[in-house]
Amino acid sequence: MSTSTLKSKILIVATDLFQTRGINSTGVDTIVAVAGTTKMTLYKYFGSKETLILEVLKEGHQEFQSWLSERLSGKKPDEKITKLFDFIEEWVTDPSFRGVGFLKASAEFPNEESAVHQLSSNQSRQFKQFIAGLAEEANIQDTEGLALQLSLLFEGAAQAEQMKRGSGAMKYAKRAAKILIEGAQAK
Amino acid sequence: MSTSTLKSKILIVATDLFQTRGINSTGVDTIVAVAGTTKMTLYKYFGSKETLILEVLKEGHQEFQSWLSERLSGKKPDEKITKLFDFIEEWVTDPSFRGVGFLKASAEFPNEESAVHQLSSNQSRQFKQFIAGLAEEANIQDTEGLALQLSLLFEGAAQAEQMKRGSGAMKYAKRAAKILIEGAQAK
DNA sequence: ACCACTATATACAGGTCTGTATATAGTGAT
DNA sequence: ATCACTATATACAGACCTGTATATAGTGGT
Repeated sequence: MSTSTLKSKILIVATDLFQTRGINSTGVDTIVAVAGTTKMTLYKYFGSKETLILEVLKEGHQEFQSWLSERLSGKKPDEKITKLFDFIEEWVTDPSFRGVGFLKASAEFPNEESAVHQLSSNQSRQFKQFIAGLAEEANIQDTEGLALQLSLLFEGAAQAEQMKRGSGAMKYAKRAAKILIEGAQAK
Repeated sequence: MSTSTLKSKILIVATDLFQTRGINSTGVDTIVAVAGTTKMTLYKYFGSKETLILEVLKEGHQEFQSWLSERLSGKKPDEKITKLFDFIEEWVTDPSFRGVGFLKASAEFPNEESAVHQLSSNQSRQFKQFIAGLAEEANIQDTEGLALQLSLLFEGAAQAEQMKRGSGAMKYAKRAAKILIEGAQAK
């Protein structure tokens, strides 16, 4: 097996196991066993479990952001913010959805000095800024305020969906988002 | 030291350590060392670490619900739902606030067969039902929908506050809640 | 064919974890 | 003062964890 597929296989397996069993509850032995390789290989690529966690988080976030950006590109500035939660719902209700990485990671690594916590916190802030950018394009006044509110809805609904799949939480988050966006536009 | 104070001391210490260091990252040795007792005593009272976790969750949730109910009692039916987030903000911004237990617990125990996960999930649902009860008193039509939306805001803001203290997330959640409540009333 | 690289198999060191065993000490009630 | 109960001190078993050491096998490029 070529080097890149083995590394990405470890990343995929780790992503899945971290979400379904928890990060701290998943040992590297389990990861390599499921991925069909050995610890030597894992440590060659990632150096430490912490590095693996960080790369899993980075990849997951990047994939989400890329997917979302691609969906929104081409849309008119006003549409972007209003269609945002439609795409988020699509992402979350996909059967391959495995939860929002940085939410779980920040809960499992609450120590603010932890590199994992810092990355999670940064990703959360980055996503909020992404929403703020969309709000700005739509000529909304209090972009930061609306972005924070929408990110709260997103994180709450993702958490709820993670806690109980098929809860339909995102559907209601979408409606709430619509109301909040319209309120911010009317100002 | 009398029996009840020792047991409650363990509960208090465990609650704090679980929130500040994570549940799985906190060993019983650490808990008894901080509480100033021994493992023998802890296992006499709680039987297992899982039982301790469950009791910590139960106590924390009960305390929160009691505090909230007391604050809301005496208010007029319409006021209850509108003042809800004022009290929640008061609770969350209190320096002794240590996070919402069931959010972190469900993240650390994602396996749905886990007793800890089930209790967390139940507590989340129970809180949502509590909000639905307030909405019903206020003669709101889609009580379940509004309750879900408000609980999403609550959980998202609590998570954000947990991730970064003093973020002011609850302030914006409060404003969003106000808009959503007014929208539901107008229907 | 030879070399450099990558992957495997296996074992282990050193640490931490939960939970228990054993033996001792204090303490309140009758 | 004796008894029952509660708490302590200490040690340990058995499991799991991360990370490394060592020796072997395959594989592509020249």
